Amino acid sequence: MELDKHYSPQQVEDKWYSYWMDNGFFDSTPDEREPYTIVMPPPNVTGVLHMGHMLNNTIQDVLIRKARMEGKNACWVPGTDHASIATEAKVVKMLAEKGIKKSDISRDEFLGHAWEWKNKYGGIILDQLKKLGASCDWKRTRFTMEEELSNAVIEVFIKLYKDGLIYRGTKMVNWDPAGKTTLSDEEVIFKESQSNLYYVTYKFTDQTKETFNNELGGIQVATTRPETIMGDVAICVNPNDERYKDLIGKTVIVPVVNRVVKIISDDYIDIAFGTGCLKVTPAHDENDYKIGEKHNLEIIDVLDDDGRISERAGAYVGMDRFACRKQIVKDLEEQGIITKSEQIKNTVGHSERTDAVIEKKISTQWFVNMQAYLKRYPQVLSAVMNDEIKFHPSKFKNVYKHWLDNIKDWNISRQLWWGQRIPAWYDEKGNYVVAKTEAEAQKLFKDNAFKAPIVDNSNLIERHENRDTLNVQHSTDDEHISNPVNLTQDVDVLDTWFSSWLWPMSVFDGFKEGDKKDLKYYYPTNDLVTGPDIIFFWVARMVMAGYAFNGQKPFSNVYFTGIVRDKLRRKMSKSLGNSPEPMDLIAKFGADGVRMGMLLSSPAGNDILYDESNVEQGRNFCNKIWNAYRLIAGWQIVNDEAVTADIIASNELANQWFEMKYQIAVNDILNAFEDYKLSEALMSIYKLIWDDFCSWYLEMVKPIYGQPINESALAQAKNNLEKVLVLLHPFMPFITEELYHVLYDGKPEQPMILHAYPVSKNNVVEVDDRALQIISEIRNIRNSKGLSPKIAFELIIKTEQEKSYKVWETTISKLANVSTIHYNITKPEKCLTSLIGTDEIFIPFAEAIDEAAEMKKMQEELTYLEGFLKSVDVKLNNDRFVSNAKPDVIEKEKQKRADALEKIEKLKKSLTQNNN
RNA sequence: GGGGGCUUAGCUCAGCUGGUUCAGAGCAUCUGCCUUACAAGCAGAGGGUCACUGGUUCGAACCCAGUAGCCCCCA
Repeated sequence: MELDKHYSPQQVEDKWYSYWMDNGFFDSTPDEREPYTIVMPPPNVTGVLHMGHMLNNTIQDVLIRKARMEGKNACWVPGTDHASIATEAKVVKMLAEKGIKKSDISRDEFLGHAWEWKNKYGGIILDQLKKLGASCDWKRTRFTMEEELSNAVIEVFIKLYKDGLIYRGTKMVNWDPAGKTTLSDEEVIFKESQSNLYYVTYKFTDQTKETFNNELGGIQVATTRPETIMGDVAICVNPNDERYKDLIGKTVIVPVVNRVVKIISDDYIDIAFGTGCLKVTPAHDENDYKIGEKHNLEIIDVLDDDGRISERAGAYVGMDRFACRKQIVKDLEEQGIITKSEQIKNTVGHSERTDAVIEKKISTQWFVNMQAYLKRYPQVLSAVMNDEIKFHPSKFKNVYKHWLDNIKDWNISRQLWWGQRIPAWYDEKGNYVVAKTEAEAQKLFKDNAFKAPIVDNSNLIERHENRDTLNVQHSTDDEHISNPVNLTQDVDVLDTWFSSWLWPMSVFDGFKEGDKKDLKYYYPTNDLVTGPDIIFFWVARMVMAGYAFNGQKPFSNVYFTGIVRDKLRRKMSKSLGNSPEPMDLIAKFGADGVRMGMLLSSPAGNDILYDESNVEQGRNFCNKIWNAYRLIAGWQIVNDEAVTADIIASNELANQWFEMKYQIAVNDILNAFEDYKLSEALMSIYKLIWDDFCSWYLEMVKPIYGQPINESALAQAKNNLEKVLVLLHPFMPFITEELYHVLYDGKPEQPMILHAYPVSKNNVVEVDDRALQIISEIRNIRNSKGLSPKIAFELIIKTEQEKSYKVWETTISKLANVSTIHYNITKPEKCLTSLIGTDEIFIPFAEAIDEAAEMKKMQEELTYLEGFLKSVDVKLNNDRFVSNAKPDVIEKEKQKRADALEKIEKLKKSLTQNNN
């Protein structure tokens, strides 16, 4: 059968994926073997595969396939995340396109649409992973919002509440006016931006001469947020600021609303920033809020849910916050109240999901008390610091520690519908309990085990339309309710990460009643592969959950991938159009090629600069292997008796030589795996296959054109191909499975996916291969002299180690086109010379000899060697070196000296001979 | 503002506790080859003051200090 010159992945990949699936090779159930477990970071349920997923899942697949081949019970659990805010935003958008407003439909109707959407698009991303070759146990596919997993979330909420680690409270939170929900601190992305700093004058109420110390008739405040002026309740200066000392206690008029406020003082104020005066707006700034608390100031929230100016502002009502900013600036400039502005750089918080500018707001929400949590579970920090949980690369340990050291309470309630609804129940007065069901809640109320309503001192109107159903009356009295009638469940849902942090346990039914067989077997998992961008969102929180709910770490190793960027180091993004479509790439280059392309340039923790040339390299590599097979498959076979003893011996030697190279590579590869340096492991395999196997070994055993190969050599060649395919399989599963099958006529002992992975060996059998340098040297000579490889050379070797070369004669003749080889005969008058180590070779080929050039070459080498000898001598003559350096270092230096001396002597001899 | 990291060949990166002729790899480049497995290939070659300055040491890409530039995280 004639095989195509080029490998076609398209014809092969689907076939083998189905084969693996049909035979259940990806499936795992607990047994007596050692488990090896990875849980996939669940992608957003409605997401599509991007290059980041490709990299991340390729790495996981490499790890899981290797473990499977090592005989472990490998289990890779896939799944998707309900991604509360992202999915809800998508569904809202989809409904809007149909002309349906979220506010016009009920919660249940909305959720109906959302589930429909999820069922329609939810599986796409996982199907795409199959094209990549991901060997997940698909039977275990989970979804963070399925019933079991949602139950787990509720259980955990209740437990933490009972333990006093979850509380309801009124605090300053992050508000996303586009998503109309609060966000945790981690969901706020700070971006540097150019902002205008406006200088606003607040006129003194008392316009007498003593106060009137400038022509403005007031105090000047610098602010980037003039639209919040209506919420100003004080002006604050530093008590040590000489400029304003006398003004403390005086009153000024807030522009626009003409409110009279005091000038107060606080150490917090930075004298150097702006004018040194701060307008205090406790409703919209963390620090202002603190000052407000300290000085007992009123809180006036001037913004609505969607970022418009609220009724309470008393002016510009209904105007968008940014439009209002422009308008106020314009109006106040006209009034001479804003007299100047300047450009400054500051950082502005944006929503991770909607990219809207975040507003700080006072709100009553649910929180996890992180300080208390970490106090109760100190292993969260210590396990990472003492490498019980290992980070790769380890530099992320510092990042992790720094975050934990500065951790704040975690706001877990979201004003959304898509997610796990908070299991808190309120009576008509706002008293509340936390319970799994309404019945349990009723019982708690009956037992008077409820908490009094949170008194919201922010004077905020409850502003979420979906909150209206609550009809909460804030009251401070302690009146007990003995017969609650109407209980209402909290309308908010929990932060998505409040479910994802349970993932490694919940996918193994860790919160389900029963024997917990799977959890006991698979948990803690082995490796987690994820991006450093979710180290806080997810990695840290899984560690927290692990210790709190199971008393164990969730995983032993965390492999942080980098971010996939284009070759100009820009992030991949739709708007830039610099992100290739993964499915197109696979169609064009094959999954194996793409996998290799992604892995070649991505050491752990480093960003990977995607360039199509990497993927091309992957494809080319497939082709190279394919052709190696094609060569072997095309040979005619004869009995060993039918070929000469020389050929048998030569092939045997080639096999031993390759065995040595192979074993060295295996050791390197396993070491690289040990350190999670997958790109290094792959590079070692690449070089083993391309250089050692194809360029050397196959060329050594390849029969002369038209000649057959002896059967033992063929068997060895096939075996060697098998060995390198095995090494490669975790990285390039499809082509290796394909070739392994065709290599053994479709009937290999077992499929490649289950083939045993090699182990390292301490004693690698050395094969003396110095003779191979002759081949390179002769090729080099031909190249530099412009001599065709078709011209056969005679070769003279001057050596005391004749045997080292003799065994390789057949190979040297074949690969360097040498006709005859002589040893230690008198050097002919005109010949090319070279040093191989301390041995010399001569090629009598008079026509090509440029004597002057030969002399020059030798002279240059001699000069170098003499310089080298000198530097070695300096070391060896230095008493301090001899007395301080380790003995083996000194020994090596002595050896270098001896070698150099020998070479110099030989060169000198050649030079004088040539001169004669 | 606080913390972490980086700077080695044209590009992307290795280089362990200082010591092998230690300055490496892949890609790219250049030269010669359509040599009967592969031109998606073969055989070769040329590229670097290891950011800069100083120190420690018999010996520094590696340790220390400072300088410059870049990146990330946090507030």
